[in-house]
Amino acid sequence: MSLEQAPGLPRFRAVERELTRRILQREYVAGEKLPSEAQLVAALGVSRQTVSKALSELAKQGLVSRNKRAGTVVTNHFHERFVLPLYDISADITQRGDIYSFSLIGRNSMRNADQGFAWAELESGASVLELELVHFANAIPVAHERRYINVEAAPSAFEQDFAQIAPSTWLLDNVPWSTVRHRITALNCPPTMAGTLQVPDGTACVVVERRTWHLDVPVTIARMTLAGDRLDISGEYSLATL
Amino acid sequence: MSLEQAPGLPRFRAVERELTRRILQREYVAGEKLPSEAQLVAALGVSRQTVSKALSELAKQGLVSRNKRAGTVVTNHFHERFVLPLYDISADITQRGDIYSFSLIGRNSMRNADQGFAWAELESGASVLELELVHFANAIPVAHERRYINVEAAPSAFEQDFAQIAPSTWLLDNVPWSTVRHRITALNCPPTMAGTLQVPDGTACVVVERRTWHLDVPVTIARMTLAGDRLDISGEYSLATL
DNA sequence: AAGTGGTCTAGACCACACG
DNA sequence: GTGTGGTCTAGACCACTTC
Repeated sequence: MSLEQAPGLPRFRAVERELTRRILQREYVAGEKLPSEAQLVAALGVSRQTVSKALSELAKQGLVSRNKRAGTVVTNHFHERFVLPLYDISADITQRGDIYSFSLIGRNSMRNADQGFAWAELESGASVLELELVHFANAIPVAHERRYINVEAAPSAFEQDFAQIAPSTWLLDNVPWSTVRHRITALNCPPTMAGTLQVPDGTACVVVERRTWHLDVPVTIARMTLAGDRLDISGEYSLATL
Repeated sequence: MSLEQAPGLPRFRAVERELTRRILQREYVAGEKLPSEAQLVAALGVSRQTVSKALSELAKQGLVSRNKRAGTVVTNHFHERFVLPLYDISADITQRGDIYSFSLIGRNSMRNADQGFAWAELESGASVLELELVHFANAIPVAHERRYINVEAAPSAFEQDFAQIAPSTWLLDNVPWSTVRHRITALNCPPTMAGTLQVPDGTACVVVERRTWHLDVPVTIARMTLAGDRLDISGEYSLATL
């Protein structure tokens, strides 16, 4: 019932680890009540704040659910909270040890709701900058990006040529935002894009669409098409190490 | 410089909100130092713990980076931490107001590394239970699932017929785990599966593969193929409301 | 009514990193 | 050296929920 204290490990982490261990090893099973904070304080010899911080951490991970009077209860469906890291293509490529580059292949000033494109959250006729890019890993095309920028939200975008700095990078450094929404779908690669990406027509590709707002003002839409099996999205999640 | 105190809003949330507001509205710009904890304590009239909790929260969101001696600095690339909610098909379908159901269409006891399937992390010859399912929304097939279960990690899986309880649900309730890894790819739907899912051959489908471990013991692999445009994966992330 | 978690404070010691 | 964040403690008040 004592606390294993590794050097350099904060006490609340030690508490968290101990409780995680007990849950994973089924000393506490789903639906069962954990000891109350007061009991843990007495049993582990730490302050209530320390216990509380550890328990809150477990609750944030979804391992337990905390309820007044009823106490802290072991959950049995904490997977619902799991998350995948957001896809960042240049970081991903660089991290794999490949050389990242990109090329701007299209640039177009337009008005919203023209040319077959309509940005629902933006009023018709609003000034929109459309960009088209290809991303490379070791000079091999791995993704196609079509991006729309709300010029009102980022006026200086007009002055950028996006030859050296990728739009995603530039936007990040120059335009604030507060909300982002993602959608992942699959697409049979149409002929033009297939040529650009150098894959056969109809190849199944993952499409990641990202829409960004700043305080209710739409900022940008990026639609990223990943070239078949040359790229994928992956992520790992682990509970506290035992 | 004072703190707007809404009723029922914890102070550390108020601090967090105030600092988020300043960052989003560029009162502090990327790279700039925030006031130190001590300064915020004096300026806002709250204790250091409260300020610290708020700042830690911002750091967890990636809005700021905290460094000893150098202080707390506004980040300009907090998007890297963004996450998508993990895909849970039955919850997703139910949440949309559709009726979820599933059907077990295949069951097979096998040995690892037989029949063209090899589970790299598991030794050859280990006993594996293979299941094949279809998931429906309003009786329309929306996903195909192929699942492998390491029988050693879940011996009682043999006794389950998985007619009423979906394998994912059963595993969740009966087998502990500590690590999960995901991979999202796209696939041109092969003929057999296309028939099952009632989509044309070659339709681009999103594939979500999920591998689960418990303390270094592989538990299960689930490969979920989403039927073309009938399902997608989406998620939203917002910073603290202003 | 009483147990439980949620929050807050004041004060303290420490490790770290920059000057 | 010294400012900074990281952590810990003891004690307190409160709101909520179930007993």
